[in-house]
Amino acid sequence: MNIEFSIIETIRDGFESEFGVTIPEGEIQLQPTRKEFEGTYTFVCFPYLRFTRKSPEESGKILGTFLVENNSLVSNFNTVKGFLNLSISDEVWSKRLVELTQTHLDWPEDGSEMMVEFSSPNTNKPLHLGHLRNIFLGWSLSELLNAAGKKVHRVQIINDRGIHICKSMVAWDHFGNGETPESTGMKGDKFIGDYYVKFDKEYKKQVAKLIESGSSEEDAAKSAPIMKEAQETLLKWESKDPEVYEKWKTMNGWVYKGFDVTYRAMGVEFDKLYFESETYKLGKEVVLKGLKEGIFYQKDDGSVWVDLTEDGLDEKLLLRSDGTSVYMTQDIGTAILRYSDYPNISGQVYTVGNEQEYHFKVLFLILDKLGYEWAKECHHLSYGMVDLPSGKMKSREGTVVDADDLMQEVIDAAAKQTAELGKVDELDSDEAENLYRQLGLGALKYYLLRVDPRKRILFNPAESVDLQGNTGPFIQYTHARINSLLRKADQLGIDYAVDNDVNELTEIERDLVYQLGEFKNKVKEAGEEYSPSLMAQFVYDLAKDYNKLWQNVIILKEEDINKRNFRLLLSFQTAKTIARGLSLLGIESPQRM
RNA sequence: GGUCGUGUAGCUCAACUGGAUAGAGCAGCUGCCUUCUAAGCAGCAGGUUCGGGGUUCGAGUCCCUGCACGAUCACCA
Repeated sequence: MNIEFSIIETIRDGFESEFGVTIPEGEIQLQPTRKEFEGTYTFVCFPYLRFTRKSPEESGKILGTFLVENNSLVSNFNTVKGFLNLSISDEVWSKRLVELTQTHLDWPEDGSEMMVEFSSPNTNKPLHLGHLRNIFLGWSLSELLNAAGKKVHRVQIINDRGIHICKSMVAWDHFGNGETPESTGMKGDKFIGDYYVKFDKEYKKQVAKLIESGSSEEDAAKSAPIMKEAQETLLKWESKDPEVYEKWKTMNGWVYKGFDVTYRAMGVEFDKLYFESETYKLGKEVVLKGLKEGIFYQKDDGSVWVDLTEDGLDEKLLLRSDGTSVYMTQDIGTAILRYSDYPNISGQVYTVGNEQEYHFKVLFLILDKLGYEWAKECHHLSYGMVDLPSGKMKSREGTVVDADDLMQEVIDAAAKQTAELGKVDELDSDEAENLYRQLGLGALKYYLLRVDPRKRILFNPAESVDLQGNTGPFIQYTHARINSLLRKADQLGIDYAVDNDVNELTEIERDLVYQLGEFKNKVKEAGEEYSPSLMAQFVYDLAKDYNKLWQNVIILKEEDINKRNFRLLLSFQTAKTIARGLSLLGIESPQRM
């Protein structure tokens, strides 16, 4: 039963029979009635006055009368100025609820496939707060697309080659004394990150010394021995020097192990990893082929470029004069490789910060010029930076918020606040630990996802662990609360999953059934708009409205059995919808808290 | 300077793609736990939607213009 569709059809019939005009399908739209008026759906008459040739008020009345007479779903109407507000009968809402409980919350599989890339770290340092927004966004979008009926391939491209990892390698040679993550008990990514910092320190020291002994700043920067060593290491790597290559493999392996721990803590996993060390060569081949075909051009020094001035962009370098690849070259290769790995995907999404908007605009344009039909299916999910109250995160100033640390802090904060509220009674320690984890991560994820991706986030540590108001734990709490109620109903042996004869609902009950029915649309919309924040907003509104019901009516102890059962069923469906909505954000729903 | 994005309550964010009196949370104030979990609910207060023009029955939303903030325009990634 699609109430909205049914009403729209009847409105079209109404125009036909009352005014003799045919309104094309899809032109008529309904909107939710504002709270202060009676009704659920509102039809705005103004745009159609040229057909009705009557006042807005009168047009509404004619259509309203027609609807009540010709559509059994519509029980009543009122018109305010040109707004026709339609009420749906309570029997319909009651049936609608039963129908919802019997319908799957996800869309059926439509056979299409999508690829979503997210995270995509460098291998020289641990993940930080910025990655968290990226990862939560990418994961949530994957879940949303999946719930919308698509098969989703979650991937990341790992920037495992380049000067950055060479720096860590050189520093390890000098200062490592053969120590390893195992021997030190450190997480692999942290271990490597430390050597990256050690490199930088030593480098600065050497530069300072050179300047002191008379070098210019520029010369010093270039000729510092440790930097030269790093560059030599990179060259050795590119020529597959066995010793360097082995060391590179080992050290990257440490980093991946560390990342795995972090991803597991986040509740995130990937279907396939791409490594730049494996894709840059394909990119280079394609560029050389494009050069031959005249899509690109070569300068006197041998460097290869693409001219995008006709498209309103600049000229862009694709291969350096020494023939080595740049970032763009690798990304061309990666994209092509993905489509050959997964020929059935009908689109891919790159979850990458907005500082790279220009890069992706250029990338997609180049792929298009190379003749790849699927170039127009590529989408850059661009998001704003996460800034701290003190300003931007800067590794040099040590203001980078580490992902592991932050997750732990947020879990600790949840534990502390739970204890303060005196809610730790019934749980054993394992259950309690798990609850704190669910709450802490729920708070953090919701905090980062509720904002429109395009907007930058001012990260407020205190707010991110808040459990009250517009937060993840508030929504989780509503879910836990409902489950407590349903457990009691079960204990009493109440079977509420029946078609109850209810003919008198409160405003909030009608509103909740309406909202529950909107869930699937919201899933689709959030996926199409690449915006988990829409789902975050939806579950929050739902939880908020349910609490209104909870606080204002009696449910389990209601004497009218039909009413009681309807409310229990409504509670059941709300809990189910909240849990699914939260899971689409990557957030777990505790059974009790 | 060019391009893209953002600008809404003291603060953090919404606003169903042009609809009715712009909504939530936090912070502040007032009430409500011997009825199912008060991590809650009810209420008060808080707005020139950055400024200025325009389009129309109607503009936070669309167009023009100015301002502020951010990103970007590398033989970096």
